[in-house]
Amino acid sequence: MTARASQLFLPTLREDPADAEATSHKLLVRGGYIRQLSAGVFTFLPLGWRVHERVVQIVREEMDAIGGQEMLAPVLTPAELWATSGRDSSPEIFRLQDRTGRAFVLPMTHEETFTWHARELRSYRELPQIWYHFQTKERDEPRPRGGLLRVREFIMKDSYSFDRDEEGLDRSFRLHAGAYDRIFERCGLEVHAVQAESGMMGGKESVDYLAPSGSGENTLVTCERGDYAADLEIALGVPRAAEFPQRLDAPQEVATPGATTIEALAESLQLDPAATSKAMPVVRTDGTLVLALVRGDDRLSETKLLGVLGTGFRPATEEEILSSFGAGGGSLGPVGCSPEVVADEALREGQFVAGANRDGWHLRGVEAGRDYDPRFADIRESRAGDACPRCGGALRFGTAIEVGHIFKFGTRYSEPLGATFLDEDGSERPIVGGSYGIGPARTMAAVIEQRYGEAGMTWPSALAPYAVHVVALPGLEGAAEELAGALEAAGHAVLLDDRSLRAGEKFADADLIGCPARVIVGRKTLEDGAVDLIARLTGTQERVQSDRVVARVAEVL
RNA sequence: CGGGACGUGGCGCAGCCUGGUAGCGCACCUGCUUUGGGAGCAGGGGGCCGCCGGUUCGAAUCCGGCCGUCCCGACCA
Repeated sequence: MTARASQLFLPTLREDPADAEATSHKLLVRGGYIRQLSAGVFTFLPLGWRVHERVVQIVREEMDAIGGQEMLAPVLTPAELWATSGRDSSPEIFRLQDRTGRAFVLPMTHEETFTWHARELRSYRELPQIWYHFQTKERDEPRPRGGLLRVREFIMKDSYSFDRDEEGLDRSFRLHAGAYDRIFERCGLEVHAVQAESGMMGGKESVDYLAPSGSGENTLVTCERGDYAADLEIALGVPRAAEFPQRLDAPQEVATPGATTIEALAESLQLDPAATSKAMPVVRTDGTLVLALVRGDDRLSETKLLGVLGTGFRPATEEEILSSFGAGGGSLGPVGCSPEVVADEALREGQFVAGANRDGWHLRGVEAGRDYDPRFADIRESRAGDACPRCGGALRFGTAIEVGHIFKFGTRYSEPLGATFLDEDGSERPIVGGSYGIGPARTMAAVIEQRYGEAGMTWPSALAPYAVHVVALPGLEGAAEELAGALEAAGHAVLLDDRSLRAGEKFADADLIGCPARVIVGRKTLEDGAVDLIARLTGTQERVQSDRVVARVAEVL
């Protein structure tokens, strides 16, 4: 098909919108792909919707290829369904009532709904099933940001697998993992599949698909040699070795007046900060105090500590610290303290300087096992300078955006909702499920984040709104139209810029919009029976005889 | 929810400090010229200055409240 720019709603902007920060946000707005209606709520304009639907179609094809069955579940969802699963307390869900006061939610995922339908699966003979849909999701984000990167309303492909047992679930899970690899590959997007938290609602295995990008919410940790990738929240870096001073047979008090920070402490004792320890007192939801201990140069990972403690926690208050330790926040240590001590693995070997639980004093030569008896766990946040846990290579850190997430929820939803089936032996069992999400809009934003040029986007052919952008220079609309027709006949989606604008404006718009092939029909070359062809992906420009354009375009796409 | 900033024609901004009824660039409309990288000249249209209240003879400007938007943080199936 051919779209005429003169009739298309394609409002391009010369300048960056004032409220955009992320590159993808700026370019999508400037290029006339999207417009914001409210914080985190966007309209897809004709170009943006075309790209979105191209991502959708790729996802659809790959889902169908693993046996997925497309359907459509509603947005409006009775709140009691969510009450049954216990998720109705989530602060993120939008709630509303109908005129009679009946409560509904606008959900951000559809585990409940699909599992509810899965109750119609009665026999093991009907399993496994993979169901999916593309549906609008609502999420009362406390803070939308970055254009399409984090929004309050978005379309998501979510699929749900239903199996008779863990083995089957594992098969469905791996089918999805394969499909996701192919989807992102086809979209030209670099992603890393990393182990993830499955969250409070989750089950066991959980994999995030993180796409490196200039803006994002996640920090992706990768090994320079490519054998390790993880989300920072759970990344296992190997910290550098500390330089320890002379070994001591017993802890020794040392006056450290005013040294309440690691920097000040290391400075005043002329020590490697890595040879000190840092104590963070926290209070669990049940009220018990725990002392989390990490190496002086490390940061405590709250996510990891949460996993270790198994309950929520908050930092202890000044008063709680004083009454339990008899000293202020900067002088705490594990020796002789009453709360349980959870120490990071990095503190297992060696002698560290620790707070003496006495303001203005520290202890030298504190040794785990000898001077205090901690519970060891990995609770440090990985950081620059760490080595890869697999091969020892250097770790790299970069921002990334989560474009997909797959996880096994097991019987988390089938049990409360009563989705059971009769197995071969006649026993009634809960269906074993998995949940698999992918955000097409995030995917398109991530693609832009990964590949843009000075003047605009550079779409891969698989996602471009149009394959060929035919620029008609003034007076040559007829010739351009003819060429557009030929390209269309060859099966290409064509954008014909037939507007009566100056060449420079058309070129600038074409740069912005970023179609993979551009053909310029102008007097200069047409006299020689030729046009100029620019292949956006390679940036090359060539002069092509008119009768060979169609063939040549096919080659550069 | 904490911290910071902003809100003035469609877009990007100035004016606010030091009150006197609004301006610039781009875009838009008409005409002429121009036409391979965001043209020139001439003429023209368009703004409850986010909203409400207060101070004042007089408020875009000062004060208070609210709303909206963005950034950092908290939060995040």
